[in-house]
Amino acid sequence: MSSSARFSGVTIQNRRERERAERHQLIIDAARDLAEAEGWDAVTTRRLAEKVEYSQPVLYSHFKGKDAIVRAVAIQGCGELARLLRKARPSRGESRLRAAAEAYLEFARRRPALYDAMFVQQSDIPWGTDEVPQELLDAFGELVAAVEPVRGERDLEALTEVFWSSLHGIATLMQGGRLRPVHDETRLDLLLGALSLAQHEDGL
Amino acid sequence: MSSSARFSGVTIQNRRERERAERHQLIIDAARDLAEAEGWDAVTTRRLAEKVEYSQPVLYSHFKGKDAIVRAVAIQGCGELARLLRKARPSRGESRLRAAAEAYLEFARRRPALYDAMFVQQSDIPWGTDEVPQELLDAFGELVAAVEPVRGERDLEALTEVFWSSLHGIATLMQGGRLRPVHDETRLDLLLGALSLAQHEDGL
DNA sequence: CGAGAAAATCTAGCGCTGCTAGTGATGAGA
DNA sequence: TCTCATCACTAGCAGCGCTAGATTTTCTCG
Repeated sequence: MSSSARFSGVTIQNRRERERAERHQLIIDAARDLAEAEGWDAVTTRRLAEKVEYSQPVLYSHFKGKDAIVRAVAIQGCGELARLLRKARPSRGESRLRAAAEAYLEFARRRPALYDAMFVQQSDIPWGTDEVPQELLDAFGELVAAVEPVRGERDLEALTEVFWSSLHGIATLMQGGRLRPVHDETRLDLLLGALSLAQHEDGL
Repeated sequence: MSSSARFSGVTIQNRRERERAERHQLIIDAARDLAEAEGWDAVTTRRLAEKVEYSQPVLYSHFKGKDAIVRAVAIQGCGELARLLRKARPSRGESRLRAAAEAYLEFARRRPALYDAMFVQQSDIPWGTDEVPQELLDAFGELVAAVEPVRGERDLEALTEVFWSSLHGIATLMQGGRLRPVHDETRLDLLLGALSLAQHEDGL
């Protein structure tokens, strides 16, 4: 009796938790889709609620506020970027560094809103050493792996930060239309050359 | 008579235009100050109007909207950055590239809100070849001048874009707390080294 | 099966935002 | 001094993030 009751209670709770988790993800997906389609300005709690076919307060039973939703989108975006970078293997004659750079920039170009949430909009994601989401570490780890072959004697982590910063700068300035499209190719060539040549120097 | 009347009318018009111009600048300054003190979120048309001691609609008789005010702040910020870069002369044993990089990063660090308006927030400032504000050209010109000594055989404009992008990436990622402060020095050393070493290579 | 408890969801509204239409005061010119 | 244009204001709109309280739905148990 009590056992059956408890069992029944547990399964119902399980179903509820499952449905809750599904809706949680539904909200994240809807926010990301809406942002990618019309920009983050269009992502209002009202429109988002309408899109998931619930009323506004439901959003707040899942997330502390709009910022938390954006943060969730950003973190999942980091996971996606990490996956893309891991998949980006250099084709013949291409350096791993270049493959990673091109994958990174293509991600930023094809998902500008997602990229914005991840690296442009300020958020209270803990980037300091404590409690960094795993997705972030994964993405950065992929960059580290791409930089490693050209590190030479240089500090690997700092060099990766330079690589990342350069890519990030290029991505955001391009997105804002602040760089000349004419130089797109040359720019990347120069960056990769600069970062790699130092190794030649070391090797001599 | 008619001449005196016309004369009087002209001076009155002059005074009005002068007062208008002063108030125009007053609004820009107030917006910049408020943004630097409390961030752009705190810059609302109401607070801004209160600060300049006029009612809201006055703002709209000077600017098309809030975006236009931010844009005006951004453009003047570019002028300031250009001035700072021009003033940044390398100390003994320091490359001009390093002097420019340090001046740029210090500007971004000390005036984060201003920097944001200039290079982070998307605006419809025409960065394409047509009608770019002179302040922008000046600032970029200073960067070009700093890069020139290390260009080697490389495309000067593209190389400057790489330099700028890297600085911009470092500035924004630092501001967002996404880079480790431990590497601040090393990071810049690595970047400058990478951009300069290629010249050595060319020189060999 | 039906009553009561519990949980989930909605309606309505607060104070804020950027922005503007229409009103009233101020000062120049005849 | 009177007229009129210019200027700046008050008041208000629609939409924002967010939340308190009412309401509906769902589950438990006699």
